[in-house]
Amino acid sequence: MPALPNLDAFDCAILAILQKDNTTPQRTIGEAVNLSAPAVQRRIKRMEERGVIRANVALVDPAKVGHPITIFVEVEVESERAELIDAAKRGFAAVPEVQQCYYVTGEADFILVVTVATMAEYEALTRRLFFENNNVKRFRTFVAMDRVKVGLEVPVG
Amino acid sequence: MPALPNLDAFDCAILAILQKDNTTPQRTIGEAVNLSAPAVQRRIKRMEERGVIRANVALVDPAKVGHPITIFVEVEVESERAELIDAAKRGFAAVPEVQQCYYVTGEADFILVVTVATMAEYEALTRRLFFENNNVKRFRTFVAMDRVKVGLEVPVG
DNA sequence: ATCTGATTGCAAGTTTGTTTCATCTGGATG
DNA sequence: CATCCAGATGAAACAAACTTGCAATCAGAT
Repeated sequence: MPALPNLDAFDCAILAILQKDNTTPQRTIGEAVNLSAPAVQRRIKRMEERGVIRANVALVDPAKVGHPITIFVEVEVESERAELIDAAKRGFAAVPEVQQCYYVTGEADFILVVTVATMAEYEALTRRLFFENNNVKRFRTFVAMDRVKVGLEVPVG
Repeated sequence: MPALPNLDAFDCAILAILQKDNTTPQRTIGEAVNLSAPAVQRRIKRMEERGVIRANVALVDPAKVGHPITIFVEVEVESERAELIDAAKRGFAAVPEVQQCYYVTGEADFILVVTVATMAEYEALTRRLFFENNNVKRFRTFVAMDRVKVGLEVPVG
């Protein structure tokens, strides 16, 4: 559905900046890309309307708010009936500790990224999400020892 | 190093808002949490200084900027010598298409999240990152069919 | 050549962010 | 028990940023 809202070099340059720091004043962005502040503002607004910019958010360090553990989970399901897959999607997405959930091809069906305070909390989560779910055949856990690179930045330009 | 910078209920409430939308005016946040705008502003500043807030960024839709494909990669290395692991971390982190990279325990050593425009581009990436790297024993690819939930939000409070 | 639509920069107007300052609170001290 | 002190707060003034209106510009189509 979303044909590429053709972005020119200005838009890309603006996006590159906003993906690093969206508190950068429009005047500063303007100087960086050779455009006036209002021009920058209108382009940003347009990209927000078109959904190019999905959200503006603060990134929080999980460890600093009591969630020092990041875990990857590969989930394999019993049945891939659309009905059941959709239910699984909704179920996973509804859990706050699940910060990312992807439906994937390959040797697994879902990949989750989970943040928890303790392994006990994770253990409790697995019980709720996997063991009590009849459609989950098995799951594999990967505990992150080092968050080498964490972000949602997309290369542009 | 960073003991928990003890955050009170105000801080948590503010964080919850900023993680959803950091363009929310401080006055509005103040009304939501029953605090004046300057109080909110000081708390935000303090959390930024303490690293609780790691960054303020715009989230862009990868598909809208020509990166419709998201891929997970499990990488297994030959040797876990610290020297080689660090080199691998630096190597992966330096690639713009690698938006996330974690060093993990379990049946793999690294998990990468990659965004690309085409499978051809991914194929080229695998050549550069894996086949030409002697320390990569093997890797497994999972292509995302549905980005069910994507974010870096951490539950607070 | 002219028209049209889109984009721009400037300047004015408005909202938001920031600083100042006096006050208040809770805890430690004499 | 009074005092002091450190930290946090709200009201108001202030500064900075965002937003809008408008005339000028440019490219492509007629």
